[in-house]
Amino acid sequence: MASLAAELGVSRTTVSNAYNRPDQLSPELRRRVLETARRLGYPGPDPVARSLRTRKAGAVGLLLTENLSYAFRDPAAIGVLEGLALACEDAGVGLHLVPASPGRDDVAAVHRAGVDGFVVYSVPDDDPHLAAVLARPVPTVIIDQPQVDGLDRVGPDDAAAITKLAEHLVGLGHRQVGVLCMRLGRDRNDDFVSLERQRTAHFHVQRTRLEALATAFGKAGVDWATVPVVERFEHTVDEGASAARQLLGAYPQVTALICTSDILALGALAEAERRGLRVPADLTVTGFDGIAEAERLGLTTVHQPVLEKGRAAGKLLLAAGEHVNPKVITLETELRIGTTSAPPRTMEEHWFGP
Amino acid sequence: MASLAAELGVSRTTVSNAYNRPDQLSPELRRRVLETARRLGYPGPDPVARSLRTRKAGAVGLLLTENLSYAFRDPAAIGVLEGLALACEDAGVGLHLVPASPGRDDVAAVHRAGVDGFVVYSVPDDDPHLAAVLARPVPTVIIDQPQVDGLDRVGPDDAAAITKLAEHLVGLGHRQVGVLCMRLGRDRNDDFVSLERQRTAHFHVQRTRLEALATAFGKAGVDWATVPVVERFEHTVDEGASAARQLLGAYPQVTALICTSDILALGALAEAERRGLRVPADLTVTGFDGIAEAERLGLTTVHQPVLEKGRAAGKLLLAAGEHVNPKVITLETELRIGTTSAPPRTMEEHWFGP
DNA sequence: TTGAAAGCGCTAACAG
DNA sequence: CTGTTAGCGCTTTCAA
Repeated sequence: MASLAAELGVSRTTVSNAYNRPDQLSPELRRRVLETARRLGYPGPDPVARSLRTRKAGAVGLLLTENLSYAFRDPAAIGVLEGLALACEDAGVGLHLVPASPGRDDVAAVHRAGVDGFVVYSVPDDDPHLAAVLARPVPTVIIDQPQVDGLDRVGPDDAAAITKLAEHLVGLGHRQVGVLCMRLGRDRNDDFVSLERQRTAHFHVQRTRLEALATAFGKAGVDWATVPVVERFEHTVDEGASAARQLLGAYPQVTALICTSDILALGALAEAERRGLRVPADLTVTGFDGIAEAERLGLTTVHQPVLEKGRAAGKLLLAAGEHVNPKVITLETELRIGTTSAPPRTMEEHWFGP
Repeated sequence: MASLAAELGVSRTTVSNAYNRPDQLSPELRRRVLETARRLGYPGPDPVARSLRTRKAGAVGLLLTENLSYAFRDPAAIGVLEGLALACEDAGVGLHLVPASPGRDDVAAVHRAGVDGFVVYSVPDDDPHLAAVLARPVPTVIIDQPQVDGLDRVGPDDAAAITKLAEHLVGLGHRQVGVLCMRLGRDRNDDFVSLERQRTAHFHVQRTRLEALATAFGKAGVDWATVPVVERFEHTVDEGASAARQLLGAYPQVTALICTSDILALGALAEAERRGLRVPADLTVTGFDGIAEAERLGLTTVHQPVLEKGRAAGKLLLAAGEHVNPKVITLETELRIGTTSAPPRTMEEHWFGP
């Protein structure tokens, strides 16, 4: 840039202005500057140097628990991403996806990210990447989890939402239920879950849902300690199926499988079919999220507006500074009763005969 | 950082080393530095300043033609994104999604992006954002389109791939065909496409496919000038249906609809059903891409490895500098004959009786 | 093992 | 409308 200014016989300010403040320059001079720039192969102001000077990176960072690439396999995550991208687009800022695998504790990528703020999507409360984000002096908005005091957050009222679902099942007559849930901590436990582990789960959303289920079924006289809960580290349809297999293998008397996500529920449905169980006649299956495929299959689930979730988080972050008090946005959820929930076999027989 | 160094009575270099070169420091001193940093609320080296100094941003930019958010609605685009994210993750660099709507000619976001290179995915050859990317002194890899001399590119051999498809249809006996294609330029033309527009399309992939179809059907004695081609700006299932409606409304004698993407083909199938046309008995429909839903429905299509496409582009970019000559990676495609293609009605009658 | 000096490339005041 | 001055916060020789 210096050499450009020299060549033109003007100051560097003028060159800078030619790019950033067209109104501070005669159009003629500006034209000359730009043309000379092209001739000399000057590519325009360096974005990094500009960011350093203006203290604006023009991008927001996104941190998520899963492998970056995995986010593109989960329809709910894609919805969140889309909403967030929408908000960024409206504001003309970039979306910087931070590479952060759950295994690798390499936090450097968080430190290296040149961003004006972070959106953190569904990470455990003890995630080192999260700690690294919070250490940075930029605003942060959390989607779903964890809950951090003093931080903006966007998410559904998980307890209320799943309570409605539980009441639906209780109303149908289910008392012998089983639960399939997503990972409860950073350590892998593809197995049944102790009460202790449920209580101390580092994924707040899962913990809350389990607690709310325990309360709701407790009111119906079910001792939660007797309810089998199976956890899966990977969040895929196949793992959902394997979890269902594990649970039903040990507790064949279960009449309803409550899954904390639609993905897991899809797997449970597949496993039910494999075992020759009719849904909902022999087994009730429920999900959570309301992804498109679940709706297509008529899964009973709790629908949440994932796109809106991402967009709200983006807006909140980009408006940061305008508000002082931390904001919490609670999204509306809706219990969608599909064709995968019905009274348990025994009740059905009780009502309608065998 | 200066104040930290002062407080500690050491130089700034030492503080810097504490973060970046642990081996250049006594562990004891390093511990002291880091602890004092915490106490004073020093958040660690500023990433932007560091980038300025090291000339490394630790991120790659992604430019795509569609609205950022739209990329999350197209399964093929999601696949590319996933592959690219995978490559970035492996290298520990961020993925910076550049906001660039097709309408808005606001190129500033490209200038502002602090990245070490760009991946450009499927943009028209006259896209101003592309020009802005090329003006920047960083390596660039193109996925699919456009073809730019001297630039790395990853994509399928579109001509060869669609020629196989055309030969399949010719072999079945189709001579009266219609084409549904994606946008051919930055201007909106939701209508039939003249030969001139086909020839001068700014989206190289679409142009190539049309040309290859013209050649293949020409060999079979079909005058391409008589073949109706309908274009759609938006790439959605609904638009595919509307395009099919427009084409079949004007050319009901058509026996096969060739769609340049699975998304459009899905719409064509919907429209066929709406009209009471049986597929493939009354109408043959083909796609391109091989997305999951298409496979599920048994669509005859050309499958391409979208994830691999994204990953290859990422690797190529991140290895840039190691090679001098521009590299072109051609991906394998596979014609997948499903249940949506069959001999045309008249031929079928000819062979099997009415 | 540590420190001093020298910028990376740019823009925001402010003065002319 | 244009130029001067002063850093933004950091890392990297090189010398001690």
